[in-house]
Amino acid sequence: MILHIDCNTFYASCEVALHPDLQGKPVVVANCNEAGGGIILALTKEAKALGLKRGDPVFKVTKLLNDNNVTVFPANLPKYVDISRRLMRIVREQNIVVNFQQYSVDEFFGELPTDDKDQLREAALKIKHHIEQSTDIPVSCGVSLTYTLGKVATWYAKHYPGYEGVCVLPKDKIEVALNNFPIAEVWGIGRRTAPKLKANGIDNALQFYNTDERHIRRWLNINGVCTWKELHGIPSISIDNPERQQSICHSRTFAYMTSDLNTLRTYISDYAVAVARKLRAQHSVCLTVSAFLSTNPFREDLDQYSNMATTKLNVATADSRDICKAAISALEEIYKPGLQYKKAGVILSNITSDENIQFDLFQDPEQTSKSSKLMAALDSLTDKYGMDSVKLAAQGFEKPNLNLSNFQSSQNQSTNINDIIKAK
DNA sequence: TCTGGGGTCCTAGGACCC
DNA sequence: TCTGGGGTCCTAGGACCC
Repeated sequence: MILHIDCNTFYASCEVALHPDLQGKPVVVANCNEAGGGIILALTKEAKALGLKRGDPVFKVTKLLNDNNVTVFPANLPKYVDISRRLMRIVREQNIVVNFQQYSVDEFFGELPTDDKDQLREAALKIKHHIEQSTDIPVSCGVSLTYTLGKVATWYAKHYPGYEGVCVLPKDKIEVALNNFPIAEVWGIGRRTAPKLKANGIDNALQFYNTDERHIRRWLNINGVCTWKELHGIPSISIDNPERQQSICHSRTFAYMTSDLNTLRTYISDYAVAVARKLRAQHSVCLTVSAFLSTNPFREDLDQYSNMATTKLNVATADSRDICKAAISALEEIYKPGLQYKKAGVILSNITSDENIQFDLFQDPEQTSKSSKLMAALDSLTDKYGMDSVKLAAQGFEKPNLNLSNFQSSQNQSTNINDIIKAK
């Protein structure tokens, strides 16, 4: 049987775990980046009770936050990733779950080697309590025949307090469970597909389950059929993590809009350097570099435009200079003067291992080895002295600041020795 | 003033081949 | 008068996920 573990309001729970005095109080985590603003990413149930929702722009709910003394944390992803790894390690050490795997920063799947309903519930409760005792992160557990049904079970574990955070969904209870399950909540059925199904008279998961497979194939794609099979208890989805990412992206929304090509060049250069660094961190090279731009979709009074261009390289590379050059040339391809730009980014794709690079017929292999030495030096300087210690000239020495100046990041209690919690 | 960022997979259509 | 049939590969866009 499949076990699904889902951390409750994960980012908010991490902050509460690191600030025990906030236990039982309204806490919100928002991804305030250098551009300020941001949206609510996670919130405790006390914050939800105030009417706050995931996705609310912070500036729209500032009064509500202030009036109710809500603590707002800027999101600190590396910290949450670190806590998630600890959780993973803790469960593996417990040796109850087989083939335990991370699905996302706050979700995990594994297998429990029994069919007995009581034993399953007991095992899941044991795991849940161990996690909570070791990390202070509350979790919900679902157990069923497939990943998708496991997530259905977890939904019940979360929504019905009687389950005490653990729901086992055996084969003979699937139809009952699906009958009370909104179609839009099914894993794999998103905001576009749910209305399409509703138009065909499918409102809940049981109606979807009872629909002929051929109809599903016609209305949805092959993934829809996989979801349908999973609901029938037939495993059809794999969650294996690929060895290396197929694309790497870095993008930012600016606090202030700009129409200036030179300014955009310097920001795109920053992003290109950032993605190149991520690429080298996973020992990869890429063959294509894309840049994208978009205006502010919330400003209906302004002309809207959004576009992306891709530059192909002759030889796969992880050299910041090549990637930056390619990103700038892609930017120049899509840039249109006279528009107010709000967001830009760089995406790397066609990614392969840096161990076997196919050279250009006329290229000097010496050059590649020089490049990787230079990049290694650049990375170690950056690690030691910070992101801006060594820069490409293209990143600019002085550039218009499109971000807010009063930006403050949050503490790294679990990843930086200087931020470690002091206990008295 | 202020509305995120980072991924995967599938498909239709176009370009090409013989 | 009449202009086929069978493939592959790539890409942009759209769906989904967290």
